[in-house]
Amino acid sequence: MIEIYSQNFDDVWFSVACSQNQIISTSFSTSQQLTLSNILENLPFNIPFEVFHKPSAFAKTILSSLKAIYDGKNVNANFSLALTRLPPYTQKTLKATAQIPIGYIASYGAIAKAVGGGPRAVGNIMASNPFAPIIPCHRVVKSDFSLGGYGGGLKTKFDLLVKEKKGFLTSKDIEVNGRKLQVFPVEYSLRNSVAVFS
DNA sequence: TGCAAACCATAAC
DNA sequence: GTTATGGTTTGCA
Repeated sequence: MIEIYSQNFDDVWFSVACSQNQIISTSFSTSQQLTLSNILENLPFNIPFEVFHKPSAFAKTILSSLKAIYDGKNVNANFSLALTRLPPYTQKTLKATAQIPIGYIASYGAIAKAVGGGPRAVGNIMASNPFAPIIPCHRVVKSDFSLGGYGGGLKTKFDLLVKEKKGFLTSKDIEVNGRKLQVFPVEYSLRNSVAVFS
């Protein structure tokens, strides 16, 4: 049985689908209906589910972590995510994305080079990330540092990155999948978007 | 800048 | 099997 919970913090809705202390999917949006339909799209079709109005203890910790991440806080969310039902390449790409530290961004192409495959394939996987914002697909941008796209709208992506600003000055390499992945300070990306979104 | 062509894993037929 | 679809990238005018 998959359990679905939904909670509002400061006018933003956060939802989670979980089963036996494993997270199947998470989502957030200003509309509760939207988060729920996002979640439902990611459910395995052959398992029954139920939507609950009172969060379980487990759900409470997840939902408040989602809110903390949304607020730009550095949460070490070591929840167990149900990745195995996803295609192997998708798993690999999501895991790589999860390693981008807060305050930094990486490009679709750079991730593609680290995990193998091409930039557009990576973009497609970001677009269908079942674990937003736990897996920080908002930290993935175009190679010219412009924002790229975002399921919840570009303004949301911009706001998230603003909240994650750490004042880092230079790029650095992190190790992903045994290969190097270059990440850049979020500021690189915000510079050119500020005029549009603020 | 702007456009065309290459790119590549998935999902949908 | 095959085709269509992008949250892309690169090169070239």
